[in-house]
Amino acid sequence: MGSCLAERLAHYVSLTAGEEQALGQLEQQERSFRRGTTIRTENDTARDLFVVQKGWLHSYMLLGNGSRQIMRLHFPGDIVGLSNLAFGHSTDSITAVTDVTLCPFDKDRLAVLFEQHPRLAALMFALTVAERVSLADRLASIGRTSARARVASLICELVARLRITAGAAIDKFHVPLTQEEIGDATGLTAVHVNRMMRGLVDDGLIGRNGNVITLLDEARLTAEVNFVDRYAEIDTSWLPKAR
Amino acid sequence: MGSCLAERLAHYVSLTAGEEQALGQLEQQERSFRRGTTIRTENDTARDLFVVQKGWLHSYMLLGNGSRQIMRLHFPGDIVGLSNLAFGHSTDSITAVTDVTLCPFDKDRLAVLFEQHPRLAALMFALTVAERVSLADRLASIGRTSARARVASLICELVARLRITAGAAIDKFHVPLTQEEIGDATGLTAVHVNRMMRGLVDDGLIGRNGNVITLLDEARLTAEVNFVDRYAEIDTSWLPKAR
DNA sequence: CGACCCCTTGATTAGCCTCAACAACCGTGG
DNA sequence: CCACGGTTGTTGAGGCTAATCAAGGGGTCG
Repeated sequence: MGSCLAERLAHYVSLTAGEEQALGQLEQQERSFRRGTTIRTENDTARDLFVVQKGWLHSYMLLGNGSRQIMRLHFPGDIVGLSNLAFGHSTDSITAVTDVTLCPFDKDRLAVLFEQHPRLAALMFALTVAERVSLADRLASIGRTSARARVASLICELVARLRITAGAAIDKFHVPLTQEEIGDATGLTAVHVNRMMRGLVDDGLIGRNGNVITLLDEARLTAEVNFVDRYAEIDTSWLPKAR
Repeated sequence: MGSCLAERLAHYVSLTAGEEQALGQLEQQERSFRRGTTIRTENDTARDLFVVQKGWLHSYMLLGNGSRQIMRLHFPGDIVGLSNLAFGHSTDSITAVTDVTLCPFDKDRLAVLFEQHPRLAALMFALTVAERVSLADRLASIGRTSARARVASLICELVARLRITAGAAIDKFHVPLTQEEIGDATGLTAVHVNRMMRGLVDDGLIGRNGNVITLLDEARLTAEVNFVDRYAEIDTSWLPKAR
């Protein structure tokens, strides 16, 4: 079995033997954590990053007023903990939403990768830019749209991302998030999230059964949100040659 | 005169002659634009990025409901247009807030840089991560804090960033933004921005004279906001060796 | 079986938006 | 040099969205 990171990057380019081997070097280990475990807290000075192998996580910041802003949900294939790279420390906390398996690797290893495999470096650069754009989408959603649209938008984002890992156009999803977590991701209270979701159900846009959400009218749902799928494609045409 | 990009990166590491020359290659040209010019619009498929040499710009997204979310202000030394790298197109629009001078360079040149100068590639990667963290701060501010705190936070961010380019701890700034622009950056209406700024003035936190803002009580201002200066330092300890 | 967490719903409050009117300022053209 | 239109800033009044407060129900885990 290759490395988690290799699997991730292979989605975008076909890796050479040399690249695959280099990526394999990054991961001698994998670690599992139980649901609810906080893997990293703000200002941690750990030197390793993780590739998610199995499960969901979220990263968030805690504010002085006691509230929490969830920055991003992390799914299998995602790289988490990048802020430890750019700063000496973590800028957010990371908690396991479900039981998870992670592949840690030290940031010094990344330097080796940049030296020996420029194509992979450039690809990781592009992926980081893409993630920043995704954050920008969330910013626009929270800054400039109604509560209902924010919740709908989050659902659309989850659908788009889950379909990538699922590999099919499924329309029924298990979403292991509490309404409080959805609120912390969308800048709303749990109570108001509840009302908005009920609204979406009442209007026939989605169905809900426990934690399982069904898309009933995807066209109208995406129409309510100016949703753009950032996960479908990355431009790899400019990447340098593989080594 | 070296390249704009070289100047920017030299803030973090001392460049070798080879690196400096490689960066110089990126910029044969510089272009000027008048205040108000839109340099790039959403979905543009241009292939070049820019380094800001002089002036302010902002990047923003327009939403279906007619509103605008300003994602980021760009100052001299910043790189803009990165989304054209990761996707085939631009994900945001970029407009000149003041008269500006930019240094454009093609994204293919960046590939060469990744191949020949891994240290610079890694540094640019770290800077992109830092910018993402800065966006995350804004997300927390807009998602989870009051209107007053959002405006105060924007002022703190401007101060921190302007001091870097100014190179001194000045406490008086010309801010060429309209209140509508401040609103679009903070997710508020211009009217409410006006009231919040008046509140900050009335409470003696800031002074205002036309577009010039004076910090009167910086300690209390930063205390109201859980502000972290992300621009002070980048961890360069992990970077590969220079070539 | 009890404690706790999560969901749900109602009533009330508060923060921010909308609408509106006017003043100050700027660049432009006569 | 002044007149003018357009943009920006300022302030007030009222309305709506989402927060807060509160109470009860269901599920799960110890």
